[in-house]
Amino acid sequence: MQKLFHPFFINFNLRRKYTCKFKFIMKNKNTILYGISLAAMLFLLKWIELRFIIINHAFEIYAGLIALIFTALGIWLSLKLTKPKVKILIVEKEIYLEKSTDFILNQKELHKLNLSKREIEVLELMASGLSNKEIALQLFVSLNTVKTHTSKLFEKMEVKRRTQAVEMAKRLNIIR
Amino acid sequence: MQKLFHPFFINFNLRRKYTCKFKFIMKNKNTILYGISLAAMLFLLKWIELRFIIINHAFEIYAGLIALIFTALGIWLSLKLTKPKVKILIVEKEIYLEKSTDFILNQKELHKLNLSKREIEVLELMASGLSNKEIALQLFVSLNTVKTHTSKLFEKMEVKRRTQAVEMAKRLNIIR
DNA sequence: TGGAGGCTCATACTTTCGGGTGATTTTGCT
DNA sequence: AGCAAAATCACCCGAAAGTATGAGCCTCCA
Repeated sequence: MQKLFHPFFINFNLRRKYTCKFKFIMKNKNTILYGISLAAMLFLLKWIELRFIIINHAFEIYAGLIALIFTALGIWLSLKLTKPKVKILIVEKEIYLEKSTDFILNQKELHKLNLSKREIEVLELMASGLSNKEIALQLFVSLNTVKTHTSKLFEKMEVKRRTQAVEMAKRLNIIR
Repeated sequence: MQKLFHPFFINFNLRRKYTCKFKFIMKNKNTILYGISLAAMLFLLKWIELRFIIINHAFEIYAGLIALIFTALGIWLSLKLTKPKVKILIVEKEIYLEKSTDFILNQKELHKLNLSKREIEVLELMASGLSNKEIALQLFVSLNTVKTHTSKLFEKMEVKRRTQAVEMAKRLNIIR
């Protein structure tokens, strides 16, 4: 099962639907703000000019001040207008593969035991936890036949019980 | 076998190793540029002032010009100075589990089954192929006790036979 | 302190398993 | 064709496994 998360957090500059006039103001918000700021600055400067003695290099000072302030305004504006940073997204995908994929049959041990085809079949079904009766049904043979197979199987594998046989078979990589 | 993908793409702002003096210039590049721009602007304005008739609202015009230009400069500066956008980082961790080599006990499944200590002990011995009598001898309890344990075990695991219990336990990584 | 759950054990019963023996049919190989 | 091994099936018996029920003892926890 694969879970793919795609939480792509993109800030769309969603523009609400206002009335026509208000929408216009919203649209030109920055321009208006800018104009107001400029007017305020000029007013301030005029006011200062009236208050104090105009020294020789007053213009350069004003120019510098304006430059400074509007540079700051520019920086602030661009920071505001810039799209927010994209967030970091970490997706951890864990895939558990079963042992069955890389099962290597131990041919040598299997050959050593000298098991017949049918016996191996029985062994596999036995290992999956089926009873003799269930195995018989699965293989379309009688219960007695399965018993015979298991008996010979145990004899060849030199074990006494099906659980031992399964344990041994799994340990020797004879069955998956 | 474990495959770990780590496509970690991070943009390091690698700074080349220059000579000391040049390094200083590089470091204060923006400041220097800013200063030069300001000086140039003032020079330009003085030059314009000398050339043309100073009209009544000349100052306001100059101020506006300066404000405009330096706002633009501010925006440009902030765009330049802003850190590059963080890239999306996706880590895909694929874990291949193999039973035989590195056994990792599946605590979650084990907890789900709600088996008692003794029941787990019995399950382990059962998986190694021992009969109930042998388990009883190993654990120094009576055969009947082992039978009780196995019964409850099968009930909790929702299986009918010891072979099924062992198969399930091995599949769920509850026992090695 | 009282109940819940775990561990122990017992008895009685049913089902499944495993061993033993024997027999018939099929299959593969020389 | 004939032999050996494999596969099939049957019957019996005892052992082991599993079910059901009840009960005593202990520990932990609300």
